[in-house]
Amino acid sequence: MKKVSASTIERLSMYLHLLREMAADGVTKISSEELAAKCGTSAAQVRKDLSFFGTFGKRGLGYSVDELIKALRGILGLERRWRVALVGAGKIGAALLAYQDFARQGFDIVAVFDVDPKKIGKEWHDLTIQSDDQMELALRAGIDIAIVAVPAEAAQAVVKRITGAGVRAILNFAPTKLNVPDTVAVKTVNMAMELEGLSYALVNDTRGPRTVNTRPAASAGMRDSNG
Amino acid sequence: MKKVSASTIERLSMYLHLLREMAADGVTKISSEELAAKCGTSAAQVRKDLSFFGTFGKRGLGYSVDELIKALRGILGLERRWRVALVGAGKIGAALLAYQDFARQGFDIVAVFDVDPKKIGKEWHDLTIQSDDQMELALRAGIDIAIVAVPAEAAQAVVKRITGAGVRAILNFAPTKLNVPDTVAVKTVNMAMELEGLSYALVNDTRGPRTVNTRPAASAGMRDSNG
DNA sequence: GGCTGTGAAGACCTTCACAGCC
DNA sequence: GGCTGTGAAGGTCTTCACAGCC
Repeated sequence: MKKVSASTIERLSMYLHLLREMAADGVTKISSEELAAKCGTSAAQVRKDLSFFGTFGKRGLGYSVDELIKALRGILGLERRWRVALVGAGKIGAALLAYQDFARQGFDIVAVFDVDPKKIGKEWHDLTIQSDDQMELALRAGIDIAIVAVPAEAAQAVVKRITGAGVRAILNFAPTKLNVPDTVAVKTVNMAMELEGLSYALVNDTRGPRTVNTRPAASAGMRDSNG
Repeated sequence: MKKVSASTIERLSMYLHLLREMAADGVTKISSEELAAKCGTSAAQVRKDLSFFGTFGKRGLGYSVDELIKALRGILGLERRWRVALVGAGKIGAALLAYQDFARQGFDIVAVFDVDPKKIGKEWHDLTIQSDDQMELALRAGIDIAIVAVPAEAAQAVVKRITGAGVRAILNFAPTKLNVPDTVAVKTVNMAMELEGLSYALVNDTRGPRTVNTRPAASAGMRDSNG
């Protein structure tokens, strides 16, 4: 398990979601070819992605859906539940809390912080909004992942406090580049940037087979292929 | 202007955002080295990205901030405004409408659709929620981009109708893979997938310099570097 | 015969390094 | 001297193709 690309991890995540759907439909086995078709990637890619972590299939037979789900959950660290804190009790935070899929997948939002005195202390989606004064203390008390949903101007300062409190994973919704220590993992969701990518695709429409990926290199085939 | 990777486009978008901030601060010129430092990429990468589209700098002097902004806006197709429709008047849609940055960047959400009879006809963030029955007609009347914010189960059917109505760009928030014709560009924002990437980073923490990018290949340095 | 696992080949992306212009 | 623009080199990711097991 040396160096596995971010693209591979994204695809594993995608495989897992599809396998779960298939399991719910009663499917018990699948080939790399079938899984690839559903993901918009290639059979060789599926097998290569899995091969970084072990051997999960049977030659001539394919993969057991249940076993592969179990393996992927192990690889992605989803056999435990993660404690998540939401920083910023705005519209994006509300959307996230309403998006109950999170809890189902193993991510529990257990704390919410805001700087607005009018919000602090209020009940909000089954949680009490806490003052950001208490943030460091609460984060140290067992938060694994922080979701940053504050205005861009405030994001870097908030992130510094979050990493200072020992949190090593951040999901960032602020449209800004964050500087964090090497030991901290950051993923940014930037909707304006995605729209600009669509704008580019529209003005450069070649009207032929093409792929507009949301990601760089490994990007291809990850998010979606529109080919 | 042959084949430009998705990674390059993402970086151009990032350059543009940073340049706008600098322009607002009164900065008038910049070198590839400075821009790269702010984006977490390399000077050579900045110059190579720009070189696909022309020559915008002056040797020995660097780039004019204003001219580069203008050039990037042209490349990304941001010199015009885009008409956007939101499909699904739920929490995610509300967050998007509240996120006024969109309009500022050239994307105007001008229509909202939903299937819920209780919502149809209601005023909502300055828009009237329309029945999805009227969707095709409204989309044909000049919508460039559709934002899909419906449950995963409904997404593929909705997307088929959207593409059938001639829309060629989709921003998808449903956690599912979409099948669309080759002529349609799709970008998917999947928060569950991002969280799973963070989960993987946490369980594989090597405590050394590392980069967790959100994107595949080109991914590196795009979204954010956390090094 | 069917399908996986994997080294090798190929494609793509980034970095290097320097010629060329200011 | 400083910095861009770019061919060439280097690295990474994907695809190919086949050996190996069921």
